[in-house]
Amino acid sequence: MQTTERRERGSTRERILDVALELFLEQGYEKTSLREIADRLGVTKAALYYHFASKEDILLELHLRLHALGRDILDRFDVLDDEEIVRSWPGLLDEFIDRVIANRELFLLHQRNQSAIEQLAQNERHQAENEDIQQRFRRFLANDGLPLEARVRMACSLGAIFSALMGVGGVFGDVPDEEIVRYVRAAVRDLFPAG
Amino acid sequence: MQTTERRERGSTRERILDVALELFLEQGYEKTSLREIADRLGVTKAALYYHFASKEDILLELHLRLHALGRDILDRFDVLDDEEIVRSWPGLLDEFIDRVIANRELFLLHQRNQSAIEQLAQNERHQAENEDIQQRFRRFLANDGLPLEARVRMACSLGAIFSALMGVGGVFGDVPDEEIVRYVRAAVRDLFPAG
DNA sequence: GTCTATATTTCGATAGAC
DNA sequence: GTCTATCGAAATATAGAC
Repeated sequence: MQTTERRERGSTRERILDVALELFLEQGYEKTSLREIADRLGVTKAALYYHFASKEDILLELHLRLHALGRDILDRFDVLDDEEIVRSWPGLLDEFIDRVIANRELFLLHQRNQSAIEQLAQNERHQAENEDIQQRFRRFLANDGLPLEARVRMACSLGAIFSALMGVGGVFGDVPDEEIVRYVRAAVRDLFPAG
Repeated sequence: MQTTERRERGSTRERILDVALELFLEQGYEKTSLREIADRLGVTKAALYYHFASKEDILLELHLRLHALGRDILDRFDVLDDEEIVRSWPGLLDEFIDRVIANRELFLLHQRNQSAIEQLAQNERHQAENEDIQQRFRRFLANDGLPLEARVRMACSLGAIFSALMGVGGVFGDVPDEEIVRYVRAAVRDLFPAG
């Protein structure tokens, strides 16, 4: 119970990120100007620059939150041998589905602004500490130790999850999310008959 | 064998579209300037405006080619009743896979520049004659006549195909495309056990 | 059809007062 | 921490000669 900065709930910095995420989803990153973000927030452009060094930094901050969601899942690969990875994959997918549902907007940001996000990786501190999660997964798919068929099906399963869950909330009509998630889990399970 | 304009092979207009597609994939639509397109083509910006009314028009032209690829497949839905759609879905997917492979770059353009392309739909002649293919598919997924599970699996199957085939050529290591396609077909088939 | 300008606009970013 | 004011750059698009 510190008196100051107990938690950054509702701090300006957080509100900037909220509004930015909102607008980046509506209009895309490039088409969203800092003026729009500031206007919707009721401040001026210059105020944004007190909290972030650049527009790219706002996107980077949002992207890093997505990173954090996937990092510990990917980290487990490093302690598993190839065969164990294949065996534990379906279980990992179940966790993954939960996170996609709980953080749909962050995943949507990544899906709908791929070009902008890829160029984050080239520039900045994004390199030093952060190996890009997508690159890491690509390297994983190129691993000769795993049977090609298994790798293809892994890629398929991720795409299937994204495709079915990203549009959740309207696309399938007026259906509770849980029902859709149940069907997605079943479908993905059929992609790994042995598991 | 007409003497003039026999076919627009290698016409400047076509070369502009080729270079634009190339750069839109490398850098994204927004980060690509008309100057870059003109430079790589060996002409000036002004020359581009002789062939296209705006930068958006270049993207629109590329997008319409993707449209044409999917339209006749979607058109067949209109003459099928709901049950027939479910039954013929796996066969349609097989055709679809062929088209994705044959036109990978156009699909990549759509995948990596979603925000830019969605805003095409709001503005222009894109509305009059063209109902957006994505909207059409969304309406399809909302159709109550089909069992929800079937619709979820349909969405999954498309995502699986995209995810596995878009990265083809490098992502899975040095493997011929045909082999990967074969595994994708098998995987997608497992999503529709009854079919 | 392509060129050399140039117009026009918008955006990201900074300086400095409060 | 937020403001006013402005800079400088870059982009789209146009005008008009060749």
